[in-house]
Amino acid sequence: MFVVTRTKYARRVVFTSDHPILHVTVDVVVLTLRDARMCALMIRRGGPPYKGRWALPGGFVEIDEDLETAARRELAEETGVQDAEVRLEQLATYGAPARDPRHRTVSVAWLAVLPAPTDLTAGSDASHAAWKPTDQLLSRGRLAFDHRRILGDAVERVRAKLECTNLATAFLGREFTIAALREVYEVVWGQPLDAGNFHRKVTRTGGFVVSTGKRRSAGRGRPASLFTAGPEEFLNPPLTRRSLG
Amino acid sequence: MFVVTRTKYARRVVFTSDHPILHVTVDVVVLTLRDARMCALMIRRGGPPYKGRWALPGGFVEIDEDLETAARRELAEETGVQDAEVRLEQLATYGAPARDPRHRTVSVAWLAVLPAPTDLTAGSDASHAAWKPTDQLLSRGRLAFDHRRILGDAVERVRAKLECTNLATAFLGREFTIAALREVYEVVWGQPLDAGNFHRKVTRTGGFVVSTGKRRSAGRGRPASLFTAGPEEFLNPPLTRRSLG
DNA sequence: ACAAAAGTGTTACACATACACCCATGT
DNA sequence: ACATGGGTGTATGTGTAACACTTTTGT
Repeated sequence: MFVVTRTKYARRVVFTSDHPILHVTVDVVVLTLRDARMCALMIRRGGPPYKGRWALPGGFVEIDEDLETAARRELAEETGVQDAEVRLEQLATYGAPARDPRHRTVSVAWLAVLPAPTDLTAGSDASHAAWKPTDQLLSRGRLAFDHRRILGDAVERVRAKLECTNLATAFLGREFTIAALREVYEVVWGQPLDAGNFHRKVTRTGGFVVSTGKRRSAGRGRPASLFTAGPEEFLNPPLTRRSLG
Repeated sequence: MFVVTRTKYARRVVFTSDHPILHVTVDVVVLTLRDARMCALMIRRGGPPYKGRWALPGGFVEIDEDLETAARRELAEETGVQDAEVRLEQLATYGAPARDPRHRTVSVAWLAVLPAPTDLTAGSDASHAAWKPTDQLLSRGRLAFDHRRILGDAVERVRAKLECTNLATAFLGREFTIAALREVYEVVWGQPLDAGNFHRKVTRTGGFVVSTGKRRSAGRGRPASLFTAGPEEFLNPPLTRRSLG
C-alpha cells in the first residue's frame, strides 16, 4: 500500500495507512580498547541538526531488512568490518517523541565489541569518523540526539557483562594472553585486579578460555601462554567486581 | 509532512518521506502468579491473521507517544491496572521483515510483573483476555506472530533477574511473608529451595526486604512476619540458583 | 646477576549448604 | 498434646582476597 517514485535527488515514498507512521533507525555503539582506554566509534555530523557534534554511526532500516542486518550493514559501512563472527547484541530501543527534531524516529541500539587495531579507512572518511574515549564523551562530550544516554547504557552493559560472560575476549584478537585479558577488565572496570587471582579464576573456570599450548614473549619477563575465547556465554559463578588492589 | 483524514471507519494517514516507512508497535508480557503457576496475560485474536490464536496484548505507538507510555496504555487497557508504580521494563525489539504478514512491523516488547489477584474486568472482554500458564504456552501453545519467542525471552529475563534483583517482590502485594516470596522463586525457577537458608539470605541482604514489624497468621503454624519490598534494584552478591531440595 | 612479568602456593575468611532444632500458633 | 509452618543455630565445604613465592625470560 505504498508508491515509490524516484526524483533527481532521492527516493520518495508516498504511503497510506490506518496507523501512525514512524521512522525506524539503528544506532551502533562500537567499542574497542586503544592505549588502555575504552573508545567508541563516533561520526562527526556534517549538517543539521546537531551539526558538528559527535554521533553514533547509524541509519535507517530498509523496508525488507532485518534489524540485526541493518546494524551489521552500518558497522561494515563505518569500520569496514565485514566479519560475520563479530558479536552484535541488541541494547535497547529509544523512542522519545522529541529525540529527533526532524521527524518521529524510533532507534534500535546495538552493541559491537571489536579488537583494538581497527583502522577506519574502509568506506569511511577519517575526518568524519574517529575513535573517542568513552569517559570523555560521557563526561564532557557534546553528543547529538540522545546518543549520550545510549552510549552510557552501552558502557554499563559491557561492565555488567564482564562479570558473568567472557565478552571481554571480544576486545582482543583470536589469541591473547591472560595479562591482556586482565587489562581489558582493569580498563573497563577502572580498577586494578590481582594478577595471580585473576589468572587462576579465568583459567580454572570451564569454558572461559581455551589454552592453545603456544607461548608469546612480550620483550621482558617470562613469556605468557596464549589462549582463545571459550565457547561459554554464561559463567557460574560470575567473576566478582571486588578485589581492589 | 503528513496529512490525516478521518473516514467513516478509521483515521487514514497519507505520508511522504525520503526514507523507508515501518509500523511501530508495543507488545507487553504481563506476568503474574496464579495457583503456584506463572501465567501471562494473553488475548485471543478475533480476526486474521492468526485468527483464534493467543497473542500478547499490544498495539500501535501513537505519533506523539513515548514508547513506555504506549506500553503502559496497553497494560491499562487490558488489565485496568493504572498504577504508575508498576515496574515496566523494556525487553527487546523484534523486527524480522516477515513477522507480520500484513505490513512491516517493528515491535518493542515490554515486561510487567503484577501481584496475583488482578481481574480482567476493567476494559477488556473476558472471552478475549485470559491468564494462561507460561509453561503451557511455551511448550504446546499456538501463539500468533513471533509471540512465543517474545514470551520465552520474557520468562528467561525474569528467571535471570530473580538472581540479582528483588523483582520477585513485584509478584506480591505491598506486604508479604518470606514464605510467599520463596514460593515466587520456587515457581519461577521450578525447584524447591531450603526455607531456612532462604529466609536468612533475603532478610540479611541489605535493601532486599524491609520488615514492617507486623505479623500475619496463615491459619496454622507460627504467624509469619510481614515485609515490604526494599529499594535496592541490584544485589551483591546475587542469590544463587543452586540449593536444590 | 638482575629486573620483570607469568604463574602457583598458602592462609584467613566469608559465604553457601544441609539439616537439626527451637518458636508460636490453630485445632 | 500435637501438627504445622516460621525462624535460628551450627557444622562442613567451597570459593575469594591477599600476598608470598617460584618460574622463565630479556638485558
